[in-house]
Amino acid sequence: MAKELTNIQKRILDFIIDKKSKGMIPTLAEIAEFFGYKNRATVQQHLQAIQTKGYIKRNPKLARGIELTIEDKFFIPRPVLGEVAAGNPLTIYPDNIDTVELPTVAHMPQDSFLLRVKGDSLKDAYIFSGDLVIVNPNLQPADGHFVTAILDGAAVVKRFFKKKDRIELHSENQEYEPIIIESTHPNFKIVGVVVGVYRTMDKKAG
Amino acid sequence: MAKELTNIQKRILDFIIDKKSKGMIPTLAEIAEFFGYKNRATVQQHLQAIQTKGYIKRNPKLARGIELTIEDKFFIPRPVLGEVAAGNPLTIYPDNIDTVELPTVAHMPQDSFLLRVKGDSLKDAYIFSGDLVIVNPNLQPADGHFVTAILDGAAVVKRFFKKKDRIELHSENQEYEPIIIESTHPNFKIVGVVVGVYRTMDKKAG
DNA sequence: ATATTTGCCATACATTTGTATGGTATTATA
DNA sequence: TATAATACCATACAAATGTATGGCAAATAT
Repeated sequence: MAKELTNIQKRILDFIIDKKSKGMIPTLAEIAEFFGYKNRATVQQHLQAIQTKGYIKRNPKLARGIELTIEDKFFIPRPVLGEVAAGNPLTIYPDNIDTVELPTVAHMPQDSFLLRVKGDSLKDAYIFSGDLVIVNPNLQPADGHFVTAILDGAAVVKRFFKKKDRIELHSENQEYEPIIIESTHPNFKIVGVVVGVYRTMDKKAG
Repeated sequence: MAKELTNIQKRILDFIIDKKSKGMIPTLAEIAEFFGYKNRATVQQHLQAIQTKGYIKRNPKLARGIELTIEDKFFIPRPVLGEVAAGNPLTIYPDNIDTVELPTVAHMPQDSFLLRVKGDSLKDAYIFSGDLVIVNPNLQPADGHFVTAILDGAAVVKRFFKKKDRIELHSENQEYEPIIIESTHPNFKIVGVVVGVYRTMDKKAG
């Protein structure tokens, strides 16, 4: 079966998938430029490795001739790390609670993870119970971004606003009061920024 | 505004769109081959004409560097359900029969594809403007499924219900009456079943 | 009748692109 | 310690690709 990719190979594959989802498979030169390589040959070698491991197929001599073989799967299994709610916070479990098949279009940036939403406190933000939120831990949140945060040991998803001396987490649902976090708050940590939402409509839609 | 394309230019544009929807913008050589041209220069001249008329934009020197400027006019890349639409992409110009506008976005493997939703007529189904719905044309819709259909030349996304002698398309939004399609209806085709919804939160979330 | 547009061809050329080979440094692995 | 495997570089080259120029025939407009 397909062998494990190294870290760099994985990043290159992700880059290709990302570019493809945006319209075009990149050329070796474009990949090289993105990763700072001074040479296309480096990319060529990585691609060869990725191909040997079975993740892509290449059309010799053809410009942008990389095919994604994993595409036949259409969905890439990704771990779901926990459940979050806005109103009544839930815990993020250290191990996966679940695995979902994520379409290749739903791009997962490096180190991102999935959380399944429970409850309807985010419904005014168009996020519903059962939806999966994609969380990127490497982004700095800006005002208005949805963030995942840990507050007193529980995880929440809320809108982020930074004030002079404090951080405010707003719920879209008007019934909930904003949470005010003073800069001295001991038990508060931003986990990451919500960059996407994915929902399947397997059963009864809606 | 954009001038009228000649017949050949239109066919070339369609070919490009079709290829793009299947994954890759073609090269001049590929276009030439398809149309039986012995020369890429012929294609180049056509492309230049098409560009002048405003339908594409080109990235000089770049392989497969054709951009579609008309992208907001959606093209559903597949011949629909059984009937062979001649391989040419079906161009849909939705009159405002409904508030759903369906630009094609990306290529989805395994014959599935994405449609970007515009308008809020689906909001009661938790699908919002800007969301991407993933459509699988190979599934048989069951009652209650969301389907994409073409009705009198316009694309709609609605809930599917099959009755004895007719098909009903329900909008989640109560303000809209269900659409009844008698089995004899000439201008109706099911494009596929909506299997997922995906939303990025790049810009301002929510 | 003349000019213009359209549709095609041939040739030519500079980049772009994929590919091959050989080399160096670092990190596993046996 | 010896041996791979990984990750990168430089150079080189053939094919692919986009582009430019000039020419020809048929249809269309003036």
